[in-house]
Amino acid sequence: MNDIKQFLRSNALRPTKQRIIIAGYLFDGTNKHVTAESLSTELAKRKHTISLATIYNTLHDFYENGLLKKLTLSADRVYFDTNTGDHHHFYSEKEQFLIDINKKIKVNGLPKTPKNKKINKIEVIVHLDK
Amino acid sequence: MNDIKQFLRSNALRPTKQRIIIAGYLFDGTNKHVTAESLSTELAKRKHTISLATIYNTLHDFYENGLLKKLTLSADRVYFDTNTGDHHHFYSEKEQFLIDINKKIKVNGLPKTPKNKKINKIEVIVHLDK
DNA sequence: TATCAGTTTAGAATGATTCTAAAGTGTTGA
DNA sequence: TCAACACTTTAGAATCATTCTAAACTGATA
Ligand SMILES: [Mn+2]
Ligand SMILES: [Mn+2]
Ligand SMILES: [Zn+2]
Ligand SMILES: [Zn+2]
Repeated sequence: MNDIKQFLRSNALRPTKQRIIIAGYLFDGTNKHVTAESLSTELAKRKHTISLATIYNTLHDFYENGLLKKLTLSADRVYFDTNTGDHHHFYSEKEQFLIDINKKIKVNGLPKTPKNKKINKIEVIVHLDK
Repeated sequence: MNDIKQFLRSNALRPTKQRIIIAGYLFDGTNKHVTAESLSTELAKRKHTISLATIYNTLHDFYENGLLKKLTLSADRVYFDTNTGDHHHFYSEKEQFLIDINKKIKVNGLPKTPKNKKINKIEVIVHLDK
């Protein structure tokens, strides 16, 4: 709890009640993929009611500070990922299935990068079926 | 034009005025990435006014018949791709930059597929910066 | 502890997409 | 040929994730 406060402070984020609760849930040591909605539901289970606006604000604040990654897998919800390392995903939209691929993946055969652009990141999504 | 009619019929799609116009634009031989909005704009330039509802309907009809692929690159719009072959993309959300990678790409080092699932497709998105 | 910038929140707004239901059209069998 | 009907188009309303607004609240600071 004081660790969480320190953690937030060290990221230039004022440790408010809401951020402490959210950070406590998100950064408990297990990697998580959440949406604003799913996070809200989890917090509600734990009897914490934080407005959706604050949940959105906080997810973005954390994202902007590099504490979360953002995943665009489906057109109608954004996932935030507590695993900020370089990794990829198995994903099934139909089954809401999303898990990390932490093994090193190598992508071979890329053509040269378009003129005046540089590669920011390579994302591999392995779409699964039943 | 009669080719387009035949083309639509051969895909179990009734060749309506609107579908003929849209197919004529989309399948002119050059690969395209469109959103409902961008397609509407292009058609308007050509003095064709087709309701947005029909544009959405038609894109989905074409997609369902395998004439288009769907790309989820950004959380707030869906791209449809006339290149239905196996390929990948260079993409920059900020710059609305999206181009095909038609070279064969190989992804090495994937862990084994989760139990009872099978790989439907592997998607590689190369995110670019300026 | 007063002050103030930063934060939370309810509720309104936004915007892409989907839905509804009524009017229009392509197909087809007689 | 053409009536009959299933399929299609469309305007406008609805949906829904997300963002915005602006007022109340609170952590930090001296
Ligand atoms: Mn949506
Ligand atoms: Mn949106
Ligand atoms: Zn992940
Ligand atoms: Zn493409």
